Amino acid sequence: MRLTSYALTRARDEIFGLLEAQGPLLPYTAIADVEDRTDADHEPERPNSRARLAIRDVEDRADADLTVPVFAAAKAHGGNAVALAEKIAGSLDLAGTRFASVSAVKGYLNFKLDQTKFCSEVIHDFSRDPKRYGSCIRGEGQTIVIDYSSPNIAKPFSVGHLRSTIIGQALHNILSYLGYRVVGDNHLGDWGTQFGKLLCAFARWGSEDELKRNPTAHLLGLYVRFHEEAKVDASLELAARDWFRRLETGDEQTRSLWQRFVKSSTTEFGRIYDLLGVKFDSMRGESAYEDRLAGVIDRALASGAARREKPGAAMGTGGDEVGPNETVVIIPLDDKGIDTPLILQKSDGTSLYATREIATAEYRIERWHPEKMLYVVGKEQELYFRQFSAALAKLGIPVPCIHVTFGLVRLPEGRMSTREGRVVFLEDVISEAIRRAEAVVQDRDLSSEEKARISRIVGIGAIKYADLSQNRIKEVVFDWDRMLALDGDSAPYLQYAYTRTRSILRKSEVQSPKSKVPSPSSFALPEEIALLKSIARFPDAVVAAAEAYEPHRIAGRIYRLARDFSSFYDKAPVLKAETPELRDARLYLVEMTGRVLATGLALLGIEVTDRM
RNA sequence: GCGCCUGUAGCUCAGAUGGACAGAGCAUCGGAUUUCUAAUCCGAUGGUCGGGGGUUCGAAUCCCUCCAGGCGCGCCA
Repeated sequence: MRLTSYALTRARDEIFGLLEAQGPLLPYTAIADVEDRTDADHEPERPNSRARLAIRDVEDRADADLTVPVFAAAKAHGGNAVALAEKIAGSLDLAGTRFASVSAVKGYLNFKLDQTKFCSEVIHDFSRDPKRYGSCIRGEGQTIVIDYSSPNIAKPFSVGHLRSTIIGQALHNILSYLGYRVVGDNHLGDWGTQFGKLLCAFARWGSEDELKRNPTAHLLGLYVRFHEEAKVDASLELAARDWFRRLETGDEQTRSLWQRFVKSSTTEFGRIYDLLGVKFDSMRGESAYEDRLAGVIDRALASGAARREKPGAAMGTGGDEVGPNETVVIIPLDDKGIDTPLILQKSDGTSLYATREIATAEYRIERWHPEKMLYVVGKEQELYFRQFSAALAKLGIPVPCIHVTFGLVRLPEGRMSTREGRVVFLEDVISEAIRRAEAVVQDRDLSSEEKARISRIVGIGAIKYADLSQNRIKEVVFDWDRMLALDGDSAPYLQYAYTRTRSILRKSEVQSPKSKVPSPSSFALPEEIALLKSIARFPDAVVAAAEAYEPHRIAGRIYRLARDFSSFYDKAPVLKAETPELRDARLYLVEMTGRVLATGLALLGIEVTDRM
């Protein structure tokens, strides 16, 4: 595979080569000897051994840029690591390499890069294609479908929907940057029993006027009321099921009412997506797969993957609504180590989420032929996705489905609950974020349009970054101040660093037309070198984020970059550098920093602005 | 009851494939602006990495166990 390579990767390769040339007494061989014994594979040895040879990037250490611990090798030879490291360090010839020195320290081989060569490499990597620095072609020729956002449109868009939406969008951006063809599919929840509830509630308590005037609030009110009344009137649940049955069997009046619910919600969601800058390549409701459902069930039964059986437990609340002849269709999964079967058809003949999800997967495969499908869906559905994956396998659908999970957003007082009206609306959060950003930008010497634009970019950036900068697996307790922080480790901090780069470059253009590729030997300050190293580490972060489906790896990397830049900014005058050469060199550094910050933020779906 | 996830500084979090003294932000305290935007920078205080065992030359990271919190467990999505 042709991979775009970057300075640090090449440096690791060179260390590997140096050690390999030393002969058999070396770490990589030793590690391979020790660990390959259990492996039956006879794959090419080099990549294998190489993967096991830890060549680590070292941060914040004066005596090393890259290090190789030789403990495992020493052990394999019955020797001692300190002595082995010294022996190797003494016999390595670094002439002509990109390393200035190697030293043995307590069992580690510490390599120092030749600063000038390293700077020159990083600059070269960057100047090759400044706008695409950090990209590569590892995904070329492969398609990935990402299912993200996928809100339930019977309910208002709450902060709970935010995570799937922005994590999914970030993954879309990141994977695209690595050359994959990515299809973002918003699988709108516009079908199912919940709509039965809504239709039922509207028939009883709904108002045409309200639906026109304030659709979301009205629907939410009906939804909440339904659940309140259902607590004392058990027949409501059954009525709702019947409404859904009428919907699914094509009752015309029911359909047209449902149509209006859907329309009013999607209009509103569209507005939020615009605000957030979130885009999809495909946006289809669950209802779009309706005509495939019967086929899914038939084929599942025909293949033997599924079977009909008597319902195990009575549905609803009464207990005897299930007629003696009624059956459910299930896919048993005990053979896959999952006790609970997946139900494809209810005893009243209607479909379930899973049925529609299988139909959706089939559609996606037919239409886009993906190598894999990602589902950015909350952790509470983990069991369901294990069932779903296992079911697809039994149905002979070979495309892997990866559940990209994330933790729930909770309120300090507990779980959010639409049906109890305990939700925080995303739109309120966005408004508040923008309001707080406005307060800061208020006394800037900028036009009011400019201030409004900046506030929007900063406020929304803060919301997104608060989420994307932490591990998605952890649950989040919603907190206004935390989500909307404008200082410290936050989007505005990164955006601000970016504006500083723009400001310098803007002013420099008055005096000289553009920054030239500098002579790397100009750099001497530790802050300059630290900044270059920070830039050099960016490409690895993008790959790590893509491999683990974890955008926060990029967030962490560019936050470090912004900090390194801020320190540099404080210590190293650019426009008033001591010599013109130094000025040009620093200008280029500023240019690189700004670009990488903007690129990293863009991958997270966060915009930048020239002034703040 | 069973299964999955989480537990790192007062608070919120980084620490991928085990590696050299566990790092940030916020908060607190003290400094920095005739110089490219102070939404900034520099410094200080602050940690039995939930507890206990184990594996290893080496464990926040792997294994066991206990504790705490969250989520889930056939006709909701």
